[in-house]
Amino acid sequence: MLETRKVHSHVVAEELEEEIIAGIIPAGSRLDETSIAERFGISRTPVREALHILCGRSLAERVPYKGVLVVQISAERIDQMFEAMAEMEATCGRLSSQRMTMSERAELERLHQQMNALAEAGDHGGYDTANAAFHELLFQGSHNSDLAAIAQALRVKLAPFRKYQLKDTGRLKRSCIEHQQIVDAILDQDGRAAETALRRHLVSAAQEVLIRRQIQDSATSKPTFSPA
Amino acid sequence: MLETRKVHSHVVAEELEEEIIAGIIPAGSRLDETSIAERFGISRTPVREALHILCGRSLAERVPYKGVLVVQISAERIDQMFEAMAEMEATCGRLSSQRMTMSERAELERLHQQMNALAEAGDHGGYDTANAAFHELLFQGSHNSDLAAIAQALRVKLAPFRKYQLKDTGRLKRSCIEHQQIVDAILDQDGRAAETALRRHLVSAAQEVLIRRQIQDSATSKPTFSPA
DNA sequence: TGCAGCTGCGTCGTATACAATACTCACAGC
DNA sequence: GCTGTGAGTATTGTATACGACGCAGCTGCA
Repeated sequence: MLETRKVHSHVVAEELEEEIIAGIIPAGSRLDETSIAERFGISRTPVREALHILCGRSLAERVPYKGVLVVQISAERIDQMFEAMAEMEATCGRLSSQRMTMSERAELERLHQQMNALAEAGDHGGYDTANAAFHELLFQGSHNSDLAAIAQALRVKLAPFRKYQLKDTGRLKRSCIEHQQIVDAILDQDGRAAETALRRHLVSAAQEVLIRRQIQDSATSKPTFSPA
Repeated sequence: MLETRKVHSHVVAEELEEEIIAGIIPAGSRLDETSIAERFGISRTPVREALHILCGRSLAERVPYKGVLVVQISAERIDQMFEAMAEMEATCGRLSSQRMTMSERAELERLHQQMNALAEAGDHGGYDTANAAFHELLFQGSHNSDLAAIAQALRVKLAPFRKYQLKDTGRLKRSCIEHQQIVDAILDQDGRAAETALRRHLVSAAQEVLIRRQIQDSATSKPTFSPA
């Protein structure tokens, strides 16, 4: 995580990534090199680099002589992504329960307790940040950089859809209860329990997001983005 | 899988990828834009695009104002990749056992029988090709495109190391026996058995490759590539 | 002798110009 | 009225030039 901010292409890539994740740039839309270049006040060259970076992160796809398209993700696909995420987290959790160092376990519990407090306070922003750290620690705890990287990449890809999550205290409380089971399983070195707890945790999160999306979709009655 | 061969950057990216996978370009070495451009008789621009593609596939890393380095993959890292592969295949296998359509199951068994014949004939090339199809079918059978894509990508990344596999009939026979258990479990819709069989199958394959590598490494006594 | 700063060189990052390709739309022929 | 073909336009891919940065080696001073 070196600071490489001075490089235009990275700045543009991060900015665009955030906008895609935030939904400001809708899925399926085309990323026009010229207009992006004009918007950032730079030439097309660094923009092209940025677009390549996005493609590398599977947030967009490049079609030769046609352009770069923000990946189109159907509701069914989101469902699949959550399932994949659940499986990855379950696997990482099982391995973590067996392999985490004492300091990692301590950090996990510390984070969990901090999140309990944040949930109690109703601090959604703080909670979500801590939550990201919680799950990343879980990935790292597997002590398998490939699994961790895959899980993290999936989490990023799912980020755009998490924003549909409810902003009520109930969600945080439920999340905390589920996290408790996860933490317990890991501290007890019970791989199977960790796996089960994580799978349930992700399934419930997915359900929430998917249901939320259905509500929003039917409300705005979005006519399935104009093809091309 | 559209043909995009006419684009220089893709041609260069594929060529470089093959050379990295084949070990012609050693891990840790720097990919100089100018020399690569000269070698292919093109300008630096498409070379840069190619290098971005390689970075996107995690085959290289870019350091601003310093260059692109071919990722260093240690023996420990290979071990981790095999473990990740095992977990992915186990997961896909479990899902496949529950979700495969009748035609998919039929195709799986057909492939397996064909591979038995190839193993009997000692046709390593044919066997490895069929084997790739076998495992890809397993991924597809999970009916989760994300899991399938992740598993497939991992398989590609591991490809460089499979070439160390022994070329004896014993390996094919052992593989067939293990495949038999996988096929049985899936046809019986026994998720747990499929998971277990696949994990064992991958672990044994990994062991073989890793042992093989140790032999080769000690023979050539490679002095852990010069750092930067 | 040792080191701090400078300088020159190599490489990367960016800007701009040009070539190649795909899409649009109008028009001719049926 | 419909379809196929063609030129025109817009956008991407590539080449080249130039500025920015990192590094190595040298010089000058303490």
